[in-house]
Amino acid sequence: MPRPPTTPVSARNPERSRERILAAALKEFAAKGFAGARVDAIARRAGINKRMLYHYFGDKEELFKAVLRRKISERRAWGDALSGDPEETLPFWFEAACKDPDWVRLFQWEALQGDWRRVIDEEQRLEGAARGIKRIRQRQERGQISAELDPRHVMLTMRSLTMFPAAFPQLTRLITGKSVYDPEFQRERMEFLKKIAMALRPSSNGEKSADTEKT
Amino acid sequence: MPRPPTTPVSARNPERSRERILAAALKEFAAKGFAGARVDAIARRAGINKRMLYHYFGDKEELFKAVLRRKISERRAWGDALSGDPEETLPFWFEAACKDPDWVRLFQWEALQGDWRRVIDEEQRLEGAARGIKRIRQRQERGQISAELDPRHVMLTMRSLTMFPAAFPQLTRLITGKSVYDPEFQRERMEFLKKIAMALRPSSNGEKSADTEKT
DNA sequence: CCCCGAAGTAACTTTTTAGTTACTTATAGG
DNA sequence: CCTATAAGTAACTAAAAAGTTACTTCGGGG
Repeated sequence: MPRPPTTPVSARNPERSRERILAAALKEFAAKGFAGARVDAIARRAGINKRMLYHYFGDKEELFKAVLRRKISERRAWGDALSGDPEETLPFWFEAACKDPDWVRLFQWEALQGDWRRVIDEEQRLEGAARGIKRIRQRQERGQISAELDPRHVMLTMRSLTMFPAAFPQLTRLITGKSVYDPEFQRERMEFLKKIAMALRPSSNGEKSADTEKT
Repeated sequence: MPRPPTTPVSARNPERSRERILAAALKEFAAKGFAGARVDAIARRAGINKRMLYHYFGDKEELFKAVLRRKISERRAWGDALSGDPEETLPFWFEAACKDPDWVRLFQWEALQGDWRRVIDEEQRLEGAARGIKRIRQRQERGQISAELDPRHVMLTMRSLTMFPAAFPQLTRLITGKSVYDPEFQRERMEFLKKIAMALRPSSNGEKSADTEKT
């Protein structure tokens, strides 16, 4: 029987090798960062020879970029499927952050190592952010989010609220006494986020009721 | 004239050496993290011989811990001087994060490298967090913060709101178009935080007005 | 069937880096 | 004044770790 022309199962298989390297690199980089990651460890984890890694990706840094690019584009697709409504967006991204710590960690490594004035995949990420902001603005027009709030800062705040616990697990534990990965913590947090989302809605009385003070 | 017994200016001066090493190490670790930091670079920056660094601190890891411990205790003092009132706390911590990026970055490195289930200075940090939560609870009793909200999550959220932009400068720029260190960004953010602080107050109508929907 | 380029391997080199050894020099207390 | 002890120096070592060299093995087109 002739083997199907696509994906010969064993023997030589460049596609598969690339894939295995990327998956292994994701794990290693997320765990140890660029400086801490070991090329040999990635190769071992991927079950391939280190030489092939250089064959496919050039060097360690290019490999890191490839990993980051992949994760970012994967997530962008998710983001675009969402409305800007905090009541939907906050729980969604919070759950995503808890379920995929590697993703949060990659961003963090990027923040710490990189020159953040010029970032990988700049254009596409800018567009993704712009689309997100536009969605928020639409919700403001429909009266679902307070129009008092700068939509860019609403966006930034939604990211903060959802990513922070997974990004700073030690602070989360010190403050709440629970692990970010504890389902009970996640339930509590979901509850809290729901209330925060409500607080972002236009207040029923005259919107800017700053002077309702006791004094 | 007899030299004053305290702090002989030049020649041998262990206090000064320790101090210089810690300062240099702070810079290096904040910039590159534990794995990326170079002991030789720290020594050079401190203007001392590498051997002395080992003399005073044992090894690289102990030095990192010493640096972290120092920064943490410095900040704890600030925190205890504050009331739990978001309108005061949010701007204060936000400004602190912007003015001292090294501090935020150290926390981030800690989050990424460390075993965050057992953290440096655990006890004192737990106590510091507990005091902060107590202050929030007091404000809730006085009706300044919505009693609906879990005070631990309010605390965690205040940390998120203030630290996130400095912790993820690349996301901040992609979303807002401005650098975290741009005074204009900081002004905007202060403005925004003020409004968020207001949104955390008990809503003037019946607190849980979840069903004020349009539909 | 054979041969050329891509896939794959093992062992090597070069550089970097944490940590040490083996010394010299200042200084305080007796 | 003298000596024990801590501060300080320079040059070294051993262990990674990134990246290479010099090969072998497949497998598809002529």
